[in-house]
Amino acid sequence: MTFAEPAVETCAGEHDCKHGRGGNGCDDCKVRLFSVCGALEPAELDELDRLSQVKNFPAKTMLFDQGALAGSVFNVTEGIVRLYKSLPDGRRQIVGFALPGDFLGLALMDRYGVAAEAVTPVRVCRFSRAAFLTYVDGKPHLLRRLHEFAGHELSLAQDQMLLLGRRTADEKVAAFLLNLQARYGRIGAKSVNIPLPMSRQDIADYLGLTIETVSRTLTKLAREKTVVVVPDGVRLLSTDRLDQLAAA
Amino acid sequence: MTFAEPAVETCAGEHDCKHGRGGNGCDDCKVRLFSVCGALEPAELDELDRLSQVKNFPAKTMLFDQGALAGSVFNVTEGIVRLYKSLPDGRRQIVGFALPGDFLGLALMDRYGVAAEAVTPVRVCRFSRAAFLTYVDGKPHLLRRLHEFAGHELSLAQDQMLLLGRRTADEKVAAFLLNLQARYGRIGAKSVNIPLPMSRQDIADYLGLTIETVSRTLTKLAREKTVVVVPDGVRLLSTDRLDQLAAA
DNA sequence: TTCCGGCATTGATATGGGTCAAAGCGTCCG
DNA sequence: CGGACGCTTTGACCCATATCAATGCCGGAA
Repeated sequence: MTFAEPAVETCAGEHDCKHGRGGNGCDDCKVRLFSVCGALEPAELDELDRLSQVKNFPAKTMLFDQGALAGSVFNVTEGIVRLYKSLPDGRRQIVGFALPGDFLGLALMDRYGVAAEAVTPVRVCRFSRAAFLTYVDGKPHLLRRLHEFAGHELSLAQDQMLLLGRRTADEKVAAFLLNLQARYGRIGAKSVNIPLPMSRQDIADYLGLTIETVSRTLTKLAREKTVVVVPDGVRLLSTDRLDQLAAA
Repeated sequence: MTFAEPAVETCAGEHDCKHGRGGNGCDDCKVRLFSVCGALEPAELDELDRLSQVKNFPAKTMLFDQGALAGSVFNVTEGIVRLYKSLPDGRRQIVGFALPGDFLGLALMDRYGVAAEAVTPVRVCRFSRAAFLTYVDGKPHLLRRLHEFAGHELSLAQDQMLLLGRRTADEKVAAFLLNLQARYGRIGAKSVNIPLPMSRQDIADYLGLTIETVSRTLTKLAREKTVVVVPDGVRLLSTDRLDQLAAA
């Protein structure tokens, strides 16, 4: 068992194009309802559509760097993005993985607080931050929606603090797998097959562990028939056992 | 050297009173300019004032519990509040300390994501969440301000993830002290004398350490003349050395 | 097809910080 | 003034996870 990556079509070899959608703009956007755009009326959506630009990032390329001036905000429509902070000596903490439907730059601050890199090929709707800000100013319900999303992010961040500060390696890995399953489920891929397009190093840097500990923990879970490790992913055999480990 | 706690006057022995301010409501509020209320015009402030209720919480009492229905939102005006999440087996992660000027319930969600307890005697402005929500709906600039605060919170949470996941005990303690110093400074108490009204256990639960490690680390910093440990606080002798340890 | 380079796994060993236990040390109360 | 309680510090020991070091595995290039 392996997991196919979503096909990403670029505009005639460009990573960047003005109207790269299926011709219907936001209308056939698969993530719209899960995303901040879900708050908008058709007419408003048209207007937003005109502000947006579809952009493709190949795997391993950077969308923006920590501390850089925040010129854009993004809505991820395909692929996975890692968001991270680094220390001067190279230690890295991944603070989140953005999936389709996730918004980058929610805080609307003038500098990016984290760096963002494509894990897989990624497609986004890009907005100029200035234009987006202007647009938002006239749409209180959109701001409300953004705030809801920010509140949700904050809540997730607090969960992650609990995980990083107080959970064991086993608990961390179990919680990670269940969490990813739930998130895939929410965007329409309910399954016990969990693609893991990110590297072991990414998982380690997300969970505050080393690559070896992540690997060993997965092997242990596999030995006890809780999961099966497959190329580029994991199949969950006993979510009950994982729940028990994650000790919610 | 010790640190006096701010005097908290209650309304004739009540922990709760409608007009406990100095008679001038928000006008003589010391934290207004640092707080979300800073976005409001005098007239709006009057209106908000009428929605608010001053409330005092003695040290060690709970403002609200994790998962409870969020009936209120709060603005801390005096004292320190710990915000935390717990695991079923009692492990606890403090996700933040709220100081005067901080807003509790920023996310405006219908349930509290964390529990909040007074570390010192605490005074707050309390708002019914429903009333506050209604009020906010007509004030986009207030919502904007709330969103700015939420973005800031999110950024702090991400810093804390880096700290919890990737920093050593020494670095954690150093960063904690510098951080507190900066926050005290921002609310008008610039000094190398850092009051630590929270217990060692609180600090440990904030930094993802044990009480013993926190104690040992402080002793080590004291041995090498980086700090002096005093009852209920710490005096910073070498912020340079701490900066170096915190490895920003 | 083979070689090569980048990940992942596995094993052996080391260590930072946890755990357990015993004093200190204030502060409050009688 | 003395005893006790709660918190902090200190010490001895241990263990979960890090570190160091092979080895394995796969996919792409020649």
